[in-house]
Amino acid sequence: MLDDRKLAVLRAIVEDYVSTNEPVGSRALADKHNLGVSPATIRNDMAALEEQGYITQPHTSAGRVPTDKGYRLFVDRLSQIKPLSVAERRAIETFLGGAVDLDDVVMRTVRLLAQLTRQVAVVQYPSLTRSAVRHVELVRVTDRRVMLVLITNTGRVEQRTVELPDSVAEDTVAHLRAVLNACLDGCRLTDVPATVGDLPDRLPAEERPVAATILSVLLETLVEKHEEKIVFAGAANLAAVDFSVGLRDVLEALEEQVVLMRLLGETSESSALHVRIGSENPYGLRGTSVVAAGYGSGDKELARLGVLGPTRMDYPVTMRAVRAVARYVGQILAGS
Amino acid sequence: MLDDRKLAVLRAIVEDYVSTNEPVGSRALADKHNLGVSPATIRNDMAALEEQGYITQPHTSAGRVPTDKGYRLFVDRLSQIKPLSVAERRAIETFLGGAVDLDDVVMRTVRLLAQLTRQVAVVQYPSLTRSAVRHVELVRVTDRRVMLVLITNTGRVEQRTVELPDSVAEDTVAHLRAVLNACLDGCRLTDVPATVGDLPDRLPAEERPVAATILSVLLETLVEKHEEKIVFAGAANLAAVDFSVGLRDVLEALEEQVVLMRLLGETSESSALHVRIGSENPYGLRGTSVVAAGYGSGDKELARLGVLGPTRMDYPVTMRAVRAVARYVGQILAGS
DNA sequence: ACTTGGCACTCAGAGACGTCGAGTGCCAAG
DNA sequence: CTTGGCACTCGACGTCTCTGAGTGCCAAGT
Repeated sequence: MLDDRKLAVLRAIVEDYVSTNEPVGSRALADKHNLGVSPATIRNDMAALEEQGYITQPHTSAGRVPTDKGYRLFVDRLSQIKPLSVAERRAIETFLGGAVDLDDVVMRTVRLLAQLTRQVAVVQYPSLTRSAVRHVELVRVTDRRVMLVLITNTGRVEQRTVELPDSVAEDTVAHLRAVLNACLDGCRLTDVPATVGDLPDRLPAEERPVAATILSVLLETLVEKHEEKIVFAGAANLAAVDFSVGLRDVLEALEEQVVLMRLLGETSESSALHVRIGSENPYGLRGTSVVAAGYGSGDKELARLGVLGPTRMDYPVTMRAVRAVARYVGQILAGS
Repeated sequence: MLDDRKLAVLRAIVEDYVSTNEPVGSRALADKHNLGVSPATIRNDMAALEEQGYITQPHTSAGRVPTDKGYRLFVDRLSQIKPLSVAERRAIETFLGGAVDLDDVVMRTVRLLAQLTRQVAVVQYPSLTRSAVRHVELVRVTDRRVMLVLITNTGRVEQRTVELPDSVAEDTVAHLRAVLNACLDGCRLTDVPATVGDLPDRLPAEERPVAATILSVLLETLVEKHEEKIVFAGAANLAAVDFSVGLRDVLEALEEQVVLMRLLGETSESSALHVRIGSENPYGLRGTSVVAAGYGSGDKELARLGVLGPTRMDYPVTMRAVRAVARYVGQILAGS
């Protein structure tokens, strides 16, 4: 049904259209890409490709443009992701290597990705769900106020002020701190509720009300922060392209955490690259593609990152950048 | 030179242009705003206003449009900021009141501001420079690694991992923690370097190397974080207006911390509202105005926030929203 | 059976042209 | 100083034509 030449034609159309942003005709194709056949032959192939829905023409007698289905075929079978050049790899390493804390890592990552791909980059903070407690800190601020700081093994720091029902002594706070750390150290966040469930019962009676209050705030924090934090960068790159869909929609999507989450894709099994093209996306963001990947330290996926751009983006380059950055961020997180 | 009626005409022109986004002619003016004079008279006034540079016409025989100078006069002398309605105040209080930590406060603030003004909102994190130490925490992670957590009285939390030259005992860490907090509690961040300068000398000899390392990281953190963090929201609102200047420039500015800082204005003496119109802005963002204000707890200004939009924005409404939000955030921060 | 050149056809885009009307500036009268 | 009248300007809009890129189809060639 689709012999090799037809595939070659499709590939040529995609590549040409991506670089010129203009419908590509049979004449131009025969000229630039030396396919060894005449325009007329190419026209026949094009007719076949169009019939099967891989390409389409904006109006009669204009060139052809790939459809979402065409891009899909291109991504799946016609493109291969070249490895990064040494220089690029260097750039990534230097830029990300300078990060000092988690915020910094995420910030640098999203900017780097935006710059490499010249598109909008999106990075999700490492999920609390999959990380573990590194340390819990209690700080007595006044006699009825304690600050609770939770540090995870991914470097994330959550912090809350707790209003206490009673005044509390420094000793009590110190004791609670010790107890909490003793039983929570290394505990996965998902297991925290179970682990601390009966904790008040094991404490002296006078500490119980305070402990209960603190614990409830702690659990609350865990629940709240399940809604993941997401940042983006490179919105200016949107202005360069004129989206078929209003870029207003895209900008709106970018500011909606929930939408962004769904665009990055439900956390997938593997950390493989995931490409969603045009209408394959939720929320009917027509004309927009998403290239996403999971990242994490070691083998478990902590969160996702990706790039959002027009369907007519340079997939090989984008995919390679996303994959490289995802891998490297994983290493950084594992190392710190 | 500018009698009352000419001012009234200018005001009418600004208001009309803001609401319609079309050059306004003498006829329309005479109709809608009952100025009690004929179009011809208005034309004369317009000619005078144009001569003095307050308005201009895009092309011969189109209506008039305010110039930057015209908006300036309008803002300074012709508009008055109405107080918020009770409902609006309620909305602000409820929305901001629900914030749980500093990140949350800032995030909610910027979104609220974007929504109230239907423009791009920008909020700077409370400056470390002007805040004070609430608590320093040292956590021994391994025997050669300590985590340093710095909590300020504005609720900001900075955190760093410190690699030690020697292994260190839990007791030493505890001692250092106590000493650090004893001498730094309540200390303004700007005074920290001076305060801890001779601290190693006052310690037992065996603790000095560790203390020196930790202190150097602490000081480093202070320096780094002087570069302030800024967030924005409401970029989608940009798409609604068509900027005279490419909105690409605006988007780019939004992602450049340094540029944003300058746009919000060098931290001003008072917390008063500050309006920069079109060409008054740095970086030649023509067609763009900035309405900014300082906010803080009590009387000292901690940071700035504001709104960025087309010069033809509704200044009274915008100014009132910015002022109200700035005040309210100040209260929130003071209270927590 | 596929490829190729030829040819008629289609249609978006650019330019030329005319019309319309909003808005102006000026002037003379009130 | 204000006002109505009037001639003038010029962008916006619609119509028309022309051009050229690109197509589909067909008959001839390999």
